[in-house]
Amino acid sequence: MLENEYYPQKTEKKWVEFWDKNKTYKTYDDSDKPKYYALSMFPYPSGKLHMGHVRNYTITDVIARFKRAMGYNVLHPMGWDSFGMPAENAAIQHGANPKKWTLDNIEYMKKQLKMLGLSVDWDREVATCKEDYYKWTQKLFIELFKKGLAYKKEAPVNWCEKCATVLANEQVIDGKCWRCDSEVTKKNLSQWFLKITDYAEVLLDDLDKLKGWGDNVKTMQANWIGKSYGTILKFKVKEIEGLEIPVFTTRPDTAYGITYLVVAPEYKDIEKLTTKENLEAVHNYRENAKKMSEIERQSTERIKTGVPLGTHIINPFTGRVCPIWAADYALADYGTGAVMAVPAHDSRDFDFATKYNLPIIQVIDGEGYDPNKVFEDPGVLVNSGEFTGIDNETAKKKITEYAEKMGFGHSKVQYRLRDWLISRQRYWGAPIPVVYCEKCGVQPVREEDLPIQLPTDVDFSVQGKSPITTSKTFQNAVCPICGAPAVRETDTMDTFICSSWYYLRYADAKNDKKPFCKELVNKWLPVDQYVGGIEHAILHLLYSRFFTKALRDIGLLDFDEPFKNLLTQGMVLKDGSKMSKSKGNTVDPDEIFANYGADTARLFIISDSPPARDFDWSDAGVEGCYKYLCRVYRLYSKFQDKIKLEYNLPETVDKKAEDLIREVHLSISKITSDIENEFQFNTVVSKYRELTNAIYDYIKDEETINYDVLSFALVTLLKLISPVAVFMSEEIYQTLGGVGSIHEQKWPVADMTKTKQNNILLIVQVNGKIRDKIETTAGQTNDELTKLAMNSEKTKQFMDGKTVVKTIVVPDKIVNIVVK
RNA sequence: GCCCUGGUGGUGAAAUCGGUAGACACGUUGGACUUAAAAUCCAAUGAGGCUAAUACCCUCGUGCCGGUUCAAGUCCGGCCCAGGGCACCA
Repeated sequence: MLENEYYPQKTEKKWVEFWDKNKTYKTYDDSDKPKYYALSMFPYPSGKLHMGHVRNYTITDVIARFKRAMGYNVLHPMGWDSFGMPAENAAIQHGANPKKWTLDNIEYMKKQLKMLGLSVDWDREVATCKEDYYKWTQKLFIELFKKGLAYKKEAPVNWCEKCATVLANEQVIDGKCWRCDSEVTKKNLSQWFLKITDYAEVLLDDLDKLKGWGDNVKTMQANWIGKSYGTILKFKVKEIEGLEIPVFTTRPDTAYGITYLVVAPEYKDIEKLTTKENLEAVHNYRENAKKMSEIERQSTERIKTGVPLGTHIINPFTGRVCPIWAADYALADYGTGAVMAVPAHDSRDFDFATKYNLPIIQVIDGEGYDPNKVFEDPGVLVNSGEFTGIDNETAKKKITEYAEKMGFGHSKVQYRLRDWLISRQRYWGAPIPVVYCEKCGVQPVREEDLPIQLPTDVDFSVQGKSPITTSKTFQNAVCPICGAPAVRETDTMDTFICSSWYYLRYADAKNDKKPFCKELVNKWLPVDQYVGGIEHAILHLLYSRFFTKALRDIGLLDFDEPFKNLLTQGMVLKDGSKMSKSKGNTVDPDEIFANYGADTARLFIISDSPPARDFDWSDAGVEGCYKYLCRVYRLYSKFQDKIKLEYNLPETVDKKAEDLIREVHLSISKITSDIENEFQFNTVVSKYRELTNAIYDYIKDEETINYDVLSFALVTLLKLISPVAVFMSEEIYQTLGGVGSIHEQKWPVADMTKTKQNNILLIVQVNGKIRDKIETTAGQTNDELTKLAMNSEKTKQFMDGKTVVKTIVVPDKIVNIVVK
């Protein structure tokens, strides 16, 4: 029996157990149905769910349930991005064991996710920190290493003092650490990199294939990859025979205006290029640049500084001798680390030349040219020898061609993207599976020795080095080639490596022979719908695309993009700003579950705003959704003895039954298309409410209710609402005597022949302005409708004394009379 | 500076192809039920004008200016504002 009022607290837990016991959401690999892979970005097990999680997983879950009802074999898995700093910080601060801390959090959050009512196949759960997962992360690293895509080199790298580790470029946001927000400095270290730059071109080109991704994300990735077309020009050094400095420029058309050359302070040949008199000054400048934080160094506000090296280059176009300077506005790791300076046509060079009194030579002329200002607009070449008079776009090509012919240059495509620095001097990550042998050099460990397990005899309180290095045994290894004693690598991998392939593991989560079997990943992938936060627009999404392409080239899979459709959901706000602990405006999902039930939370979080937009949480909104669910529940409670799951719609029905039947079919149609069209759940919820209102209208006069018609409406509503109100719909379905689960039922199909209206409201316009609305029968001819409009008294007064020029008719909708 | 996304009532937002702007809610106001409250149900709710009237009717109204069209929230051109991304990338 359904009770008089709805008490989610009493029922929800029961259904979690019911679905667990019956394996309602288990996914089988062998099925005749078409596959559908719905995936949420997996959470970091921080301890408790927040509303951002609730929104993310609810959206994906509703999609998964809808697709299941539509007849798809749906893969909807969940896991844990469970390596990373917070576990280690807990160890440092409270002496916790990172593993236990993490696994406890997972246990708690898993319970919460079940309470949220997710239709996840938990048999495929993965946790990146578990040995049965990171064993395969290590294996994939070795594959990349063998393919030449993982390498070690010494380079200036981003260093976060607070986290005591290096960071990838993508993890430095505005010169600060992405995790702890403290300032990042450069350090020269020997580190492991993945050669993502080998894939720059294809990562950029394939963005075009991703029709199901938003332009915002694609643009962010394109900007990050940063392709630019330019020219390499090589300059002979006057003082040193045989030494050349190549530069990269996107403005070869300004080559006649070069007045000096700049190398980055870290430039490899800088000492060779410095005369004895200048050595000390250059050395000091260089040391100073090293100490500077990235924020300071990259600030465009800062007044540019530099020191002359004392040597010169010869401009091959003009023969002009130009001094070489070291200045930190040149970046060591972009292009060649050296730039040609054309102060007349580059604002940075202009600032620098003005400060140090270097000559400024105009070589482009155009509208608005002012000798006292920099001129960066297009124009026509002047002072440029045989190229004078040519427009600058053409000149770019001609000058490059000339340089190529003369042997001192060539065109070049340059990317902004840098290789991915993956070493971390931290404990809680997957150890990089290599050893260093004095004789054989860097060697990956043998596959049968995987996983290289994290040591447990470590001291987390050490400072300035990784806790792993305090293990007494970890570093002692044997060379896999010669068997001699070797030293084990103590760095762990960036956790973004672990999350770059987890979506593949779900396809074959239990495999203990390899990361995944090719057949199964090819079957399930690519992910049909990926849902997650915009904050991963570059980091995780770019890395994952790279991984997929690299693994395809290694031969482990056969597709080249992992995520076919991407939905970046908006943030959950409260009182207009992002929920955060520091602002104290968070809402605890547990409390909402306890007070209103998970169905209320699910319904509320998908209503009001479309998924991609930010969503403002309000207590009144929650209350409103709870009341709506109660209103729905009361319908079933009131008529529970009359509702038939198997009903027979009568051949002929009265007008009000006909209206209700029409509304049901319209609702099915609208809800289905709104879900299919970009998951517009907010309008789906509106339609639930409209249908509910229509049913309430129908039952007003109890005498005239046809219970087959009512059953049709109520059973259909139950199915339509079941992906959202997962608990309540199951409770009602089971009470009505349903077999199996409501969540195994087919999605209703709209009969569009039943949605036709007999009566329409004809809008009559004069010169485009509405003058009358006439109720009339549908399906009349244009002439009939025009006549009707012309005869309207209201319309006539607006046509008085004027001639009708023409009339436009939109059948069953509008007649517009144009008068003069 | 470059790029992306958005701008509609008091609020969240709807509006297939250009065809009734404001669906559905929240909030507010009034009413019914009740000893009372809660819950529930009903009604009104863009702005301004006309009016005895909350009736009828009229005017205006989707960031701003202009254009195309019988008709523009929707299409075109030019701006403004907000949010986000990138940025000493040569």
